[in-house]
Amino acid sequence: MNLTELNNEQRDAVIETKYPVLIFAGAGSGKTRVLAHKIAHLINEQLFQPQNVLAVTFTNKAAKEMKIRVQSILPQIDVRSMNVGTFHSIAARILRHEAKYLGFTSAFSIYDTDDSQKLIKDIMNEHQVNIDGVNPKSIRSFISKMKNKFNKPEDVQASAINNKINQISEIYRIYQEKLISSNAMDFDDLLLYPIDLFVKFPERLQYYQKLFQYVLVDEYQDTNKPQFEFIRLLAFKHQNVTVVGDDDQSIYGWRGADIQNILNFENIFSKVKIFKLEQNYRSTQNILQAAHSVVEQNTDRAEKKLWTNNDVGDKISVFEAFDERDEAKYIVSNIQKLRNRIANSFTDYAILYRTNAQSRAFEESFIQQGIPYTIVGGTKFYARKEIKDILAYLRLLVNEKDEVSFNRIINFPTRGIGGTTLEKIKYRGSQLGGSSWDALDGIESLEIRAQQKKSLFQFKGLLEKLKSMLSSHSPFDIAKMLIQELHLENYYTSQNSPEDADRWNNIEELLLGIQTFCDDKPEAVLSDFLENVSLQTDIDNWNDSENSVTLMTLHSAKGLEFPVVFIAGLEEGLFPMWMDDERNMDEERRLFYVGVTRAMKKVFLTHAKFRRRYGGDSAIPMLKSEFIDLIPEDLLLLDSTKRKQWDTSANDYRKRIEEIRSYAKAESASAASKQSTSAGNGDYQTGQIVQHKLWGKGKVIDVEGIGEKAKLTILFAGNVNKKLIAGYANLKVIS
DNA sequence: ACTTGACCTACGTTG
DNA sequence: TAGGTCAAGT
Repeated sequence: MNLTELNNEQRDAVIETKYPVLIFAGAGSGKTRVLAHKIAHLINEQLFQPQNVLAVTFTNKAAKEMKIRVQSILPQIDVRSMNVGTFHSIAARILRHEAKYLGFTSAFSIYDTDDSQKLIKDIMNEHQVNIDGVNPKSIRSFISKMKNKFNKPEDVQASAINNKINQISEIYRIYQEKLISSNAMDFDDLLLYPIDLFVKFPERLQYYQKLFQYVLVDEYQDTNKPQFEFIRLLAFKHQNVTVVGDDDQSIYGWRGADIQNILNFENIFSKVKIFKLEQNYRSTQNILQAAHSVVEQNTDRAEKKLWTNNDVGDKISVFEAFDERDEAKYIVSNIQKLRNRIANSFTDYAILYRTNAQSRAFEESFIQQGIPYTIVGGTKFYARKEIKDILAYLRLLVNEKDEVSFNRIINFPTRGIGGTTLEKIKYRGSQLGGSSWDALDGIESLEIRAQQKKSLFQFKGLLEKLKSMLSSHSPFDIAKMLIQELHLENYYTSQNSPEDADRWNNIEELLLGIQTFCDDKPEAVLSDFLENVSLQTDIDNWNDSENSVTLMTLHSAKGLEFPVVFIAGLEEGLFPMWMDDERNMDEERRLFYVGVTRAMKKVFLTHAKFRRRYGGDSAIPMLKSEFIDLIPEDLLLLDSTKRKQWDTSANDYRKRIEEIRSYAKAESASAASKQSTSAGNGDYQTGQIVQHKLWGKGKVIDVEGIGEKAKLTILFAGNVNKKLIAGYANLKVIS
């Protein structure tokens, strides 16, 4: 195996296999390369078998790529049996096997944030809890925080400083009970139960210590307490462990990530060898300096400074936009300009922002300019209502105790089961000491009307029919049958509303997704698919080979790189978002550091003078982010392009708002006139070749109507004929 | 039991 | 804007 493509420090970190290793890996210092080579080294030197290596990555996509990378270093060895995945996916895999030890069955459901919140809401309704200033959302996040600190309901109750906390601890207690009776776990439980298992059943711990003989953790700075404990339990005995991280890139403190884990590592494991990767191979000198000038303000950081042999490079461009639309315009027009100069492909550009809501203004701009773009994250595909409804059916088939799923679909599509009937079902279920599903065994004896009985029998019949397919049919067949039996196509397409048409398109896309999953893993069963869906990260769904500009949050961008990076919304209160306490402020600075160091060649920083919220007319005057002022002036290039003359004396708030309104009006007026003069610019014409996210290339064979609402008939590859609504189809015109 | 419309609140990042 | 909630009407 060839280690010559590594620098000295990288190589030393790779070949140190005797003692626990802590690698401080600065941004762009080649840590993924080091991890891949280290795994390859462990296997190649026959120190460990592939199946005895555990590597934890931050996304499933990164896990896949890591396997491919190791395979390419060791073409002669089969590395498929390596255990590579996120904490959550590895934990889930363990728990499927060990469920019975913990009082679950292996069919347990995984509740996402939305499911947890619904459950909490049900509990609050059922127990008529009404605490002011407290809603299901805030309680869910409170419970999550408690779980990340290993605090159980009784711990919270014992230390409750007021009645409010006391009440919340009671909700927490019931919530946990309901999860258990639903044979379900939330995201936090996935990390906590393996620890429970290891502590209560030492022989299971021994089994996994033997299985995972060498443990590697990427993005170690973002591990939380349960994750650290998980690693400690597995690796303390054999001390075969390597962790890689960068305290400057710790950006998940708000979900329990603890930088102390880096210090603890040295304290807990013995004779830890520390390596520092400080040579950056990614960025220009100017980019590194700009990033460093902000993060160095932090007091609590390991002193280090990245260096590079790369060019000095361009200066950092700074632009003050009028509002978020102007900001979007500026960025889009710069992408067009730069395409000839710096980077030709759209994939070379990323726009990073602090909040998902900011993506909207960009989306409009990109559509207008006809530039392909991809938004990573935001409202997730699997979180859409129509998708969650179907997933709830599938989940209930696999796990009939799943109460949240039962509640979700008992009256979807509407079948005349309202609150009263549902309550009777639930009461019967609890009387039988079981779930609502169990109550369906005695529909006849329920005190409900004939109509309700009839639809309950139908509901039960449908589920039983599908359930009988579980062992004999593929997940795809089951899902297809379900959708047919529910007559969803008719349900969504009969109303002729574009929203519903879009929902039906999503359902078709879901089916396609299931099919793809089944094709990839022919032996997969329904629960495999459901788990895959639950544990997907935003980045996992990102197709980075598509030629389009990438838009994502700064958090999602961690670990990625792009030739050109735009960081938008650099305004006080937006980015940095939290200025209240120093710890939050430190994390915002690290987030900025992460953002800037994603760039290889060029960075643009933009901020707006006014910003709208909630899509309404009202806009708030914004101040330039202090981050920009922390960067030495000689690294900056202030872009003086202005779309509008400013009345600098207009400090009066109301006057500024007037300004914005008239500006917005003029904008939309000019946009409208542009459209009418160029006769249907943006409209579709028969014969055009278009690209669809799902169906690929196709030819427009008919257009009914104009503009957003136009109905398009398109013939896609493979003789697939589709009718789509122009405004929702998200088509890219190719010619 | 379901549909409709008025009203309210929310834009903090993720598995 | 948009999604959720509540009350009134069907």
